[in-house]
Amino acid sequence: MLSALEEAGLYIAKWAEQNSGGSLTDCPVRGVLDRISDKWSMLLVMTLADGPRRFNQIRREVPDISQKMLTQTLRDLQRDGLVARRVYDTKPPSVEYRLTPMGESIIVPFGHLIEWASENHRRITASRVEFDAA
Amino acid sequence: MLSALEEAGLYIAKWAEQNSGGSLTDCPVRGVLDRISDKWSMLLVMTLADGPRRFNQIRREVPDISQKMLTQTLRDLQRDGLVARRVYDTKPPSVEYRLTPMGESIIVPFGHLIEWASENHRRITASRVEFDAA
DNA sequence: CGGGATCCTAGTTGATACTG
DNA sequence: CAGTATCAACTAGGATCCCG
Repeated sequence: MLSALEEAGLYIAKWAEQNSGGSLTDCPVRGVLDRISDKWSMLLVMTLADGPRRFNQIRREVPDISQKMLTQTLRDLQRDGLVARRVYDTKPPSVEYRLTPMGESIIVPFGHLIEWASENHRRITASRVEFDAA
Repeated sequence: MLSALEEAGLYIAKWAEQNSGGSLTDCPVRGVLDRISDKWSMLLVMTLADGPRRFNQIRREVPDISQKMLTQTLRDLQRDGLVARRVYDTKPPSVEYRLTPMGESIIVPFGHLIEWASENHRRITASRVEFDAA
């Protein structure tokens, strides 16, 4: 039972222990995780995982994102070095977004999380129903 | 290069293809992911990964969470079946939170993500600095 | 086509005070 | 100790209009 915990590599907890006094607040990993865990970043990364996409192409594939959040999230991902933006000087202009090598590397942990979610979302839904009954 | 993508198991993308018309909007995995990706859930799960904790014990370990958000996040995690709450009838009363088996199972994908973050947060920070310079 | 700039709302979070 | 309740602040996000 403990093996799963050990295997997980509890970076945050370890970090807290090693930095007595600093506690969890300053953990550098939290900054990364907070960015990743916004509403759209993960979804856009997974969309681009399938290959480069143009702006309005992404909009069509993720219909419920607003243009503002698409622009903003793509820029944030670019800023973090996960996505590369390439402008083709055609008319009308076309802009292509693709994952950088680092962006592609995050697909793996994302994939694990998605796999977990697909395996457990029924259990979670059932648990919610049961909880709300009480 | 494509092997990483395949290995990731692109559940969301596959789901969209299989459900033509519904697109990504209704993907059941997204509901799970949205819940998990709030500000505190992941951090609390990782805190409880180390073993059961009492309410104020968690507060001390995660100093920058407000009592309101701690209560709320713990209740949400309990509702989703990731955390079990056990009340000991002492005085003053003590309440213990521990991960359920499902809660423990999510540590593994979380661990992968944390590992990724710990490996890349320097690169990300550097990328941000470079981006902001322009 | 690929955005930028505004305005505005709704949900999230924190601070504070109180309770069994 | 382990919460609840209330209020205030903040901000993520959407709607709309505009532009090169």
